Amino acid sequence: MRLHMISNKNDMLETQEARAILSGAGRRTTSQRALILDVLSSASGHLDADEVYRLAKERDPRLSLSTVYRTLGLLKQLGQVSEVHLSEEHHHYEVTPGSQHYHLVCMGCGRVVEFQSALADELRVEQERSSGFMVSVVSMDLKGYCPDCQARGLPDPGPSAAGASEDDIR
Amino acid sequence: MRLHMISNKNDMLETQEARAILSGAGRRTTSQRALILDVLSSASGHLDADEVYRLAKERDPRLSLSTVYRTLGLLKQLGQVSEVHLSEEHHHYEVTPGSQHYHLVCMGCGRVVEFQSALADELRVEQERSSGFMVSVVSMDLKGYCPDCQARGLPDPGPSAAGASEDDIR
DNA sequence: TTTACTGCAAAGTGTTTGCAGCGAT
DNA sequence: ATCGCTGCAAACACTTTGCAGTAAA
Repeated sequence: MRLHMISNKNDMLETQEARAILSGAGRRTTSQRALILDVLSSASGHLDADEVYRLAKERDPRLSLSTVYRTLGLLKQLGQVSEVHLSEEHHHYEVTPGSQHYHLVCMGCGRVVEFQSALADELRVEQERSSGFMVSVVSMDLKGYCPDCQARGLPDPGPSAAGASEDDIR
Repeated sequence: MRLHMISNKNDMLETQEARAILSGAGRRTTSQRALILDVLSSASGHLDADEVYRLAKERDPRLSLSTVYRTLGLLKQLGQVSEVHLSEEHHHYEVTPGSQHYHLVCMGCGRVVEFQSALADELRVEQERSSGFMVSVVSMDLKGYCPDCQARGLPDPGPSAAGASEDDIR
């Protein structure tokens, strides 16, 4: 039930949710924060700061990128969003998931699929035992090719004998 | 009385190793590349570009940071080094390990411990079956506190009720 | 000799920050 | 009426790139 318009009721709702989160922490509930929070929770996947900015700006053209960064930082601090370190590049954000989950990333089309697995917990426990660490955050990313990209013919891997001829390090 | 210069025998060795890697790929074996390769393989852990630069510059003061980046890119392309995405921040590099391994990162002191686990493979297989992905890269980072930092008293976790009073988002 | 590679400086990303005005409380 | 938050522009950290000279092959 995504809305096309900039307007009213829906915004009221966002604002309520935002208020619940922010005022409890002694922070002010601003339209920008409510908007960004809504963009994040409406998004199916993970967004980077610029995507949040562009999506939010469609609804409030006066929004600035610094506010996006500041809000992302605040929400992260409040535990409402999590930074995801997919492959390389810059940061991605997602609303903090209720339960631990991990990512399957397609190197062909960029699709990201989330998954859960009991093995992840086993692994955490195993490592806590053997290392003495107290582990609080587990991140796991499996990278490869999704069924679609496999079907459409994938680039054959092989790190070494790269058929690199020219200066293709750019 | 002189000698802050690039020395001798040891360099010969580095150069041999570097040559084996580079000339096979049709790339030139330069002293800079040999040096950077040596710095990386001598390093116990993971280095970021600037650390590589500083360490290498001690041995060849004329080395430039861009060469470090270019070489890191080349070696990565040749499969000799891997980019590691520890927590946040910038990139880290390590010589590509012979066998898959993962990281335990201490959020207190920054120490990084590598580990391996059969569970990781199980998990990969499990996910390949259920998702249809063909997984080629698995990265796992467990973050927490190492025994030492636990002993020395750790900051109590808890994302929500953060006792944040001022603007500590900086 | 050829031309890939290097150093330098300048340009690019992504992200952060100082400041004055604005708006939530 | 406060003073936390915003927009703007300038500053930053990290990485990439154009160019002319240098050195590996």
